[in-house]
Amino acid sequence: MLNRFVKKLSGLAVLGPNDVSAIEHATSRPRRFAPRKDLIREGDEPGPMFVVLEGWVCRYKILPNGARQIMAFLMPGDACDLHIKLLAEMDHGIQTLTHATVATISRDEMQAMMNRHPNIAAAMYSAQLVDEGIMRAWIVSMGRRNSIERVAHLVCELYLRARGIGLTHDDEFALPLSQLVLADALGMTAVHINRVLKELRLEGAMTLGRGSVTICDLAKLIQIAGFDENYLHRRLRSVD
Amino acid sequence: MLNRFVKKLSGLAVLGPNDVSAIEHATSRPRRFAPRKDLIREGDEPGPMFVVLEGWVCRYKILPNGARQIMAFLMPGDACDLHIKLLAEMDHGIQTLTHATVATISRDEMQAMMNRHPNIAAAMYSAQLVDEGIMRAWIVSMGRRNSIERVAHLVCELYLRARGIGLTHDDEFALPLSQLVLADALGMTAVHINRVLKELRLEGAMTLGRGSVTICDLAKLIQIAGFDENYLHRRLRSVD
DNA sequence: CGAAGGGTTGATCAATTTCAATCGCGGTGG
DNA sequence: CCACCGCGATTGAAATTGATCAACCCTTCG
Repeated sequence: MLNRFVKKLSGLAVLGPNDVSAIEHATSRPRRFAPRKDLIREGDEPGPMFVVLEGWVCRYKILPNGARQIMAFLMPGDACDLHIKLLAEMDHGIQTLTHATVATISRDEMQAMMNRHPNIAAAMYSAQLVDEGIMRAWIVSMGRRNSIERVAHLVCELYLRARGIGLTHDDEFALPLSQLVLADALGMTAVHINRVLKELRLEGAMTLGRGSVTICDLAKLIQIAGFDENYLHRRLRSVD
Repeated sequence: MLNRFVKKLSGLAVLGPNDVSAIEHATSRPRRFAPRKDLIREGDEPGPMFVVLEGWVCRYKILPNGARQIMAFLMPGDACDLHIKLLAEMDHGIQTLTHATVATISRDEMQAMMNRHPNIAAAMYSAQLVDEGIMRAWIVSMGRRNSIERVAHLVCELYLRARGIGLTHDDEFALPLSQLVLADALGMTAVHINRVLKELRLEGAMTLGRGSVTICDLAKLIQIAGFDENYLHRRLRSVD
């Protein structure tokens, strides 16, 4: 079974065999979770770093009025914040969206690995910068894109991220998220997401159904979204 | 003249006299900028790290349709991303909003300082985590708060951040930003911001005028915003 | 078979944008 | 010193987007 964490970090820095086996060793005892299970909750004391190996996970926050906002999707290969242990308590929760297998790496273990493997350290820092770029892109989307642009932009992002870790088949990839989950990520209503998806389908840009997305016309989707992949910093991956 | 970068980092980790003088030395040759000057533009190759010593600066992005979204405000003491040099090019611009004095620290110099001063390194990592928390809070605001809540939340955030570096006077602090700038940060229209500010004034929560904010009723402002200061991780500052 | 959750659609409502004008004030040139 | 200029603030009215409310359908699952 391919280790997606290795796959992802390989895309961010040049890793040698020693680096790879160190990563594989560190993630060799993952745990399996059912959907909707909190890995950590808002207010908890931060624990080890999580690395998603399979399935989908999200960062989220529940507001006093009960509304949920999802702030990030973690797909296989993604890890949560490096230095998280420095904080006294979590300011948001992390929850599985599907069945997921997740490895944990203690801060000490991670620190030791980064000390012994500078390439891994560089990859982790780059990953963090990309994650920040993604957060900024979400802010831009929520602030200045309308609903159809927002949906299109998110799908572009997820498609490229999935492709980067080898999870796409041609123009299709698994997106096992309900419309309610997408709505909570995009700051919209599930009802409205539904109408937007219909519009994108009628436009011939993409279709979402039964847990997977088909990109019918990537150029059109990109144009609708005003998508510029620059922020995913794939150029880093030119070392492939 | 107080060095706000020292002030800020002191709030995030325990710094000794050596640490402080290292920071002061690194920021001893700042440059002065007029308002609306780009420190770096989207697409540029990343250069040294910027540290804002005086004035206001923002991260921003311009969309194809010409709309601007501000993704972060940097106030005195704030620095831009640590590992930025790892990226091939900037995915956003950084621009002054007011007259500002900004120091630059090269990646090598920063790295050397963090190696020699672990406390500084810890403070920098904490600062980064707080910045990420702020970004997540912005996503939550844009996604799930209405306009009055959004404005109130931003003012709460800026007030506490300003207080943390000693820039408040009782219930007042300088906020030399036009309503258009606030609008571009909050994903709203300047016209609508204006109406919301009027509402907040009539509610007796706060007033904004002539470049400064007066918090009339902090409890009410917090209640309107649904503000929870947890995400600013001030607990770290208990070492004061 | 029945219940539950997710998806789909229509009708209406509310928040926010857009468009258009006016106001006020600091700075500038005459 | 004063008229003029221009940007930012302010207000009103109309237009638009997206939310809300309410059904209904379909599939899955116990």
